[in-house]
Amino acid sequence: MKTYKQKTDFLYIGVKLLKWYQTHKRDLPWRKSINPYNIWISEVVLQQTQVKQGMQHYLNFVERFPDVDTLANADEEEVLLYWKGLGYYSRALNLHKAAKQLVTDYNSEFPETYAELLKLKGVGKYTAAAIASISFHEKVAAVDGNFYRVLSRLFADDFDISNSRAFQYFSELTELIMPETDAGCFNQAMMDLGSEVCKPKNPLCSDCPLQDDCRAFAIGKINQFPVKLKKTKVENLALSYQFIYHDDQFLVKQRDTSDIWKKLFEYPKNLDFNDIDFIEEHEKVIQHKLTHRNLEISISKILIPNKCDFDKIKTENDFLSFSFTEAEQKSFPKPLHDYYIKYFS
DNA sequence: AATTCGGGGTA
DNA sequence: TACCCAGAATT
Repeated sequence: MKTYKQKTDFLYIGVKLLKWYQTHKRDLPWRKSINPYNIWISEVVLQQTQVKQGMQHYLNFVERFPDVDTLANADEEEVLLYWKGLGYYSRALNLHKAAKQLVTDYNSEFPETYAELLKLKGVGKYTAAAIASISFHEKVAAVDGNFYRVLSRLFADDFDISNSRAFQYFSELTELIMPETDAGCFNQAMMDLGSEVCKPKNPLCSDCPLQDDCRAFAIGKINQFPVKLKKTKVENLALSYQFIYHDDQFLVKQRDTSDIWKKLFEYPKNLDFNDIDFIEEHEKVIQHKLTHRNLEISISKILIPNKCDFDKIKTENDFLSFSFTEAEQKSFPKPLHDYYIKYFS
């Protein structure tokens, strides 16, 4: 680590940040209480996800699953349904597993310490710290991407944030400014500052409560921090699907837990028809960009005129079949993830 | 210690 | 386009 002065020399910065937070904190639904369940769900929704994107999913999720027991007792497929379109689907699977853990091992009550919260599936160092500090007032820093950015600018520190030791490094830097009390507010203040003021591009330094303390601002090199050396790599992937339908039904298949879209549903691939009568109507090609992949998805649209043949396909291949609504049928094809899970009354 | 998990927003 | 986001599990 670079050489810094004594810890006490920087503590006033954290105090100043807390003061700023009192009047500038965002009005967010999960800040209306410190109920650990709601804090937990919000923190998981917001992993690698911006507030604007995760907001509606959070609201829908806690409305349908308002507490640990409701979530634990729900079907996995329905939990996934409420996560549809949000990405990083292991988050939903782990939420469900952790809810079951809480019911079985903790009598449906949240453990109240950082160390114990870490044992829950899908709860890592950041999320455990967020819950412990916000809901249980434990003094532990919830170090995330906002901390990396704010601290690297504040101290004009060029430590590579893509380095696997970055978490440890910026955790130690946090100690320099973190007040003894109000850890939950401090953590959320760092998030709000990073999100609303100390933004990745074009930070609003004129609105920043820490402008006078910011080393990067002082030397006019705000845009050089944080330093990130590793670049994102993208690969191309081709998927070939068959949209096989009859009347108001079509075939989908559940993916496994490997690779992308864990346990979500997709059209069948490479299905062998043998003696079954069918009509191939047309083929549609969709370009779909993911963070780490560029997908080219080709979909053959196939009508099975004979209901018996359709049932035969289902049976022989053990596919799940869902009905779809007329509106969804008319809008075909849409982006693929819209078709994964179907529920109809 | 490095890679792999999504999808929306931003410049 | 490339990069970012209230990261965690897996390899």
